[in-house]
Amino acid sequence: MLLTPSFFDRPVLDVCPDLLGKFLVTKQGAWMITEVEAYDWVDDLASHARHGKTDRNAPMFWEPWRRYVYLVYGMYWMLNIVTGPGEHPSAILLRWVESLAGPGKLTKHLEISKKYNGQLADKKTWLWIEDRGVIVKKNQIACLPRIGIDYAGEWAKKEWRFLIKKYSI
DNA sequence: ACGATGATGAAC
DNA sequence: TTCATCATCGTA
Repeated sequence: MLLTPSFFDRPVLDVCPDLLGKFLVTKQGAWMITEVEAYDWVDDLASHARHGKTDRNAPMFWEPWRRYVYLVYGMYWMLNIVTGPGEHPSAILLRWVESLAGPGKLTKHLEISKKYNGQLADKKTWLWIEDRGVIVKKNQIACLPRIGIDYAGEWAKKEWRFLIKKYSI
């Protein structure tokens, strides 16, 4: 079952645990999502939205269910899905899917780049998220600090990286 | 353990 | 104009 805007039009910290166990689907196949990170609003010092809207981060300020794809360190594409509530500038970084360990490897393997930025995560553009009936219980989920954002002060300590314990290293 | 990678945007 | 960044891979 395709996940639609109502799933994503909620606070990002509520959507994150619900995304674990869902499937990322492309022309190449379907992969179960096993690790994600939340970036919440403009006062989260780790979020690209922290300095307001720019050319790069504009999709974060649009409505939920859009994709936010950007290049990091001049090398790797990062795939995010925008969440709510409403046009609250928040997004979820997809870090791992089953057998593809790492946000940069994930996008490289699935050939996800700039051309996927800003669009709705629907079937027209061949990159969407499905519920395939996998149930992930709360006690199977671990919450840890986010990766690569040590500069973010108090925000760096927030345990906004969600993963299925079974798939952690 | 560390440098290279090289787009984007903030700080200077 | 310079510097840091939501990562990964070579080389040591």
